[in-house]
Amino acid sequence: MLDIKSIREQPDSVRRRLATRGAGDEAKIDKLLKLDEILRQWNAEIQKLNAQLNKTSKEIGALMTQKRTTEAEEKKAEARQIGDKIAKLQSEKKALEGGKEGDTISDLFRRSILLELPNLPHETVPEGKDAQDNRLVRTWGEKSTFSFKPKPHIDLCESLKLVDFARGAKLSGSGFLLFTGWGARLERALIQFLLDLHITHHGYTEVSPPFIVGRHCMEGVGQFPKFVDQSYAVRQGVRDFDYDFDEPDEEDQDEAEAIGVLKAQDFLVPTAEAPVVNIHREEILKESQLPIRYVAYSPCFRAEAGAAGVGTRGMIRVHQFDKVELIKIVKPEHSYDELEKMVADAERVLQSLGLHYRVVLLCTGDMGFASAKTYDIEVWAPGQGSYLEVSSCSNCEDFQARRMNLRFKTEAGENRFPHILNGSGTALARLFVALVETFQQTDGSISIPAALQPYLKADRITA
RNA sequence: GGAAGGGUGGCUGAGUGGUUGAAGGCACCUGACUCGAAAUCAGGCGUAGGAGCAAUCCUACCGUGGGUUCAAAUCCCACCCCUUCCGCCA
Repeated sequence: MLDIKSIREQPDSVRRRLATRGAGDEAKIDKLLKLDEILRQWNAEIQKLNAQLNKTSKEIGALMTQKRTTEAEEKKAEARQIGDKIAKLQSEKKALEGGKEGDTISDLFRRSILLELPNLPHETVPEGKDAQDNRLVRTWGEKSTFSFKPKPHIDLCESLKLVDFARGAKLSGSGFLLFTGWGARLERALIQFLLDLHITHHGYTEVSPPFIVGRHCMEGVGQFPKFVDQSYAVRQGVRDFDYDFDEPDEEDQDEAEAIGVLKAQDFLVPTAEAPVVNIHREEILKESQLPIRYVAYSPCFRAEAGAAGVGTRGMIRVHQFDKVELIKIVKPEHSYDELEKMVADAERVLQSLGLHYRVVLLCTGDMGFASAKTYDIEVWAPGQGSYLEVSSCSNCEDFQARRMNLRFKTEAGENRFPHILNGSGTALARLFVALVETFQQTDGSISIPAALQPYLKADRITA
């Protein structure tokens, strides 16, 4: 969430920076400022009346204790008039906004616009429209060479029986993976390897969060309200479940409500960032507690609505994948140093495994909603003949902290919003792909990098 | 899911509908005493928004949201959470 004060003070600068994202959000600023203006007027007026009312009420109290009831009654009539005025102003305020019953203007105000505005890009972020304009920062290693034509992971997974794509789809639909045998073991070994690496070498504290979070958490990290359609909603204890779902009719809406989808307050995590960043929501941390560094494994659930048909084969775009996530909560003045370190931490994963990769600085148009600056790490997958994004490290500055009202108290006693960073360290599925494709042998087996061997308890996967 | 109890400031713990933003205690900060410290004494000590150069003043907040009232931490309704017991269950 952006700071309404700075929008008020420098609307042009905010507009300009939002415009670089290319989503047209800068157009909302005028409406926002107008609302802000109105809100402040109403509040000032209502506040004044409240002061009058409070004063009168106290006078009535004093009169009552002195048993001067006649005078008290007169005052009451006076107070009632003030009360009427306040009620009138409040209902006008609601009407003005077309607000629903129970909404205050500030709720609406906050929800409707501020929550929808993305973060402002940092000055060092290149302006651009899409991935084409991202800037290559560095590469590590080289594309591996083969004496044969490297196979895509799908073929390798099938011949080595690492993943049963058909049965995964049978269970849960396309985009869900059934790991089998060495595939399952490799997946598990990778998770363990990643966690250990970050815990023992990079100073992160492991947390293991719930995989279902409330909507407030999704809102806190900036996932909602914009990406509601990308999430999986869940609801416990569904009653009166209607099984006749294959016959959509005009009652679809009712049916959806019956199973609780429309009213869902709980969601499968799209990333461990959702629960972990929210760990300290609504807290005031001590300055001495910072920086906080967490590492967490979680499965990630993504509806990928609208992406049907795009790279749906194989493991590159799936509805559920594993990920080890890095989270940092730091003092504002350190956040960009911490971002560089976080990228290095994620890079170390690929270096230890001997995988060729490149680091890309995302341009303004390609960055995520909450981020002020993002580096992507893309690993080389020879069977695909392309780079796959396995990590995205972002500094969200105070954007998320504002949304979840997370602050820290400085030595001087001032409350400030910390900066929050998140980065994949790294996403599995795609790492799995790069690994099997990179280390495939002439005989169709996969050799395992030394760093991973203790975890897999094998140096080679064969059919 | 059923029953009972409970949610008040950093913690603890009071609070007959009317100077209660909230007693008391602990912790913390400042000052006095002391060579210094402890003990003791005096004072201070929540968050957010608004007005003002400033001292300061105003408003909101006692789980959340409604309601009753001139006035709500206090009364009413709904919901959430916690604890204990029961049921169910990995």
